[in-house]
Amino acid sequence: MRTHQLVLHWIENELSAGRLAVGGRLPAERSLAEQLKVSRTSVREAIRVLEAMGVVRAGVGSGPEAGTVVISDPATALGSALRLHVATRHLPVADIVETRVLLESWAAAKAVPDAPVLDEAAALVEAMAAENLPVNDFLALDVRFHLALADAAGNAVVSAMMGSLRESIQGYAADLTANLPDWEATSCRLRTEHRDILAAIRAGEGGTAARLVASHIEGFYQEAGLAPDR
Amino acid sequence: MRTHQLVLHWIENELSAGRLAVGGRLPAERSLAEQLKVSRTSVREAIRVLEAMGVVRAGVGSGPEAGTVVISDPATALGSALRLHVATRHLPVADIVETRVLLESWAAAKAVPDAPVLDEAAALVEAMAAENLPVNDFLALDVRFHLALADAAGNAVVSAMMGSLRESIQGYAADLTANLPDWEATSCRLRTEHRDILAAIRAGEGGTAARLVASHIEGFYQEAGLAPDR
DNA sequence: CGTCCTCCTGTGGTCTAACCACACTCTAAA
DNA sequence: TTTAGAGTGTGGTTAGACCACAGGAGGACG
Repeated sequence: MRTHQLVLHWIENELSAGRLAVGGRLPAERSLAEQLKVSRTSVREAIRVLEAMGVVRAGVGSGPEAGTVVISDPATALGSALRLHVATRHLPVADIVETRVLLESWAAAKAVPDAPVLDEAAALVEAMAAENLPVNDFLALDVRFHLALADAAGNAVVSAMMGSLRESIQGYAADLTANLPDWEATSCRLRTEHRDILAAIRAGEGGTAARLVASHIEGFYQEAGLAPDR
Repeated sequence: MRTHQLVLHWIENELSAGRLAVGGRLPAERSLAEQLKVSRTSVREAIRVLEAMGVVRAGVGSGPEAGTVVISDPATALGSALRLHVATRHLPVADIVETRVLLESWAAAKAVPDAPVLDEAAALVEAMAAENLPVNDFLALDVRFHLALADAAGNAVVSAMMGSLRESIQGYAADLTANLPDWEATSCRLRTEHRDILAAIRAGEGGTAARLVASHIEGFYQEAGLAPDR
């Protein structure tokens, strides 16, 4: 077993045992190295891994924002991993779209109609109606809208998975908009569909919302044409 | 921007540009450090992160197995991340079960009846019928069976996500079996259900298979009782 | 007495230089 | 021809040093 993995296991044990919890702080790198009888380098490698997984956040200086503290941010963690794997071309974009449809239509069907995140989703819909909104800003708001819908179902794992798809989604969406014949018309249609989806969820018509979401996502993907590779 | 992130971005660019591909090798750590004008320490931190994400594999010595080569193993990558987040108690087990039902019933409905992985699934079912099989071995085979079903749908992202749930599933399953009144009876029932699921998929009855999978997973979870915490 | 400024301390971030274990490859001896 | 050994290049690990940063403790000053 490599040294940094020893550190990783130690930290995982502390988490499982409850001696470390979200909001808590890891011992300082130098203390931890001394305590585990390893070099500071190995401790740092382990912390880098945990940071990449969204389990800790490292901050310099002193005070409440400093030091290495335990957080819980599964989405961005899985996100960068997925983005890299898409870069290796071993995760086809079509599969990502299919997974989106699966997760989001389920979330739409299960969403509780009075979830607070739906207010946020509504605000995003309005923001997307702004005049002269750059395409990339529109897409960023669009992704946030869909993430809000996923959150409304109240399943942390599904939310994390949707969040992990975020960067990949925005990447392929930006590529696809270049193929659209008429962005104005498309964006207008997308806005209308967003409103319909939101209305269906608020009305408690989960089945309708799920169908609308599925056709919304697939419609955009097919209108822009399937990307040749990537 | 921190130094090791510079290295990460460089590698990600090489991947996106196609100059690095799965099976290819990264430059040696010392060369890369010199080339990017950073220390070997920073290069190593970046490589540790990529390793944790399942993007590269590092091997000592020389020859074809040595050096840092690009791989694509999204499942184990996301797996350890999820396991750690479950350890922080920010991902409830109930949500994992719910996500399993979602992913697996979709996969069962979409599985192609003559997928080669189904042969593997059938072999796993037979292996689970062995006499005096320890509980943990049974559970390990069970997880592999379910992963094979997920693979049969042919969606790499869904497969990766199911794979990432693997460790968490095995963890909670092992906890839950302790609550079962009669393991022999339960395992016998599980085996029968496995056979029924497989038969439905092979017969092309996706809808039936999806329903069977959902009740199979939820039945076990409810029979063993909901875990108090964790 | 209150305010401001400076120094001190502890944190993560980075770098250098050295050594180790490993696995292959080449060379020279048997 | 075979085989034992040295050589080479890989990642793995360590020690020690220095940096930038942010807060806290204390004194200097109004």
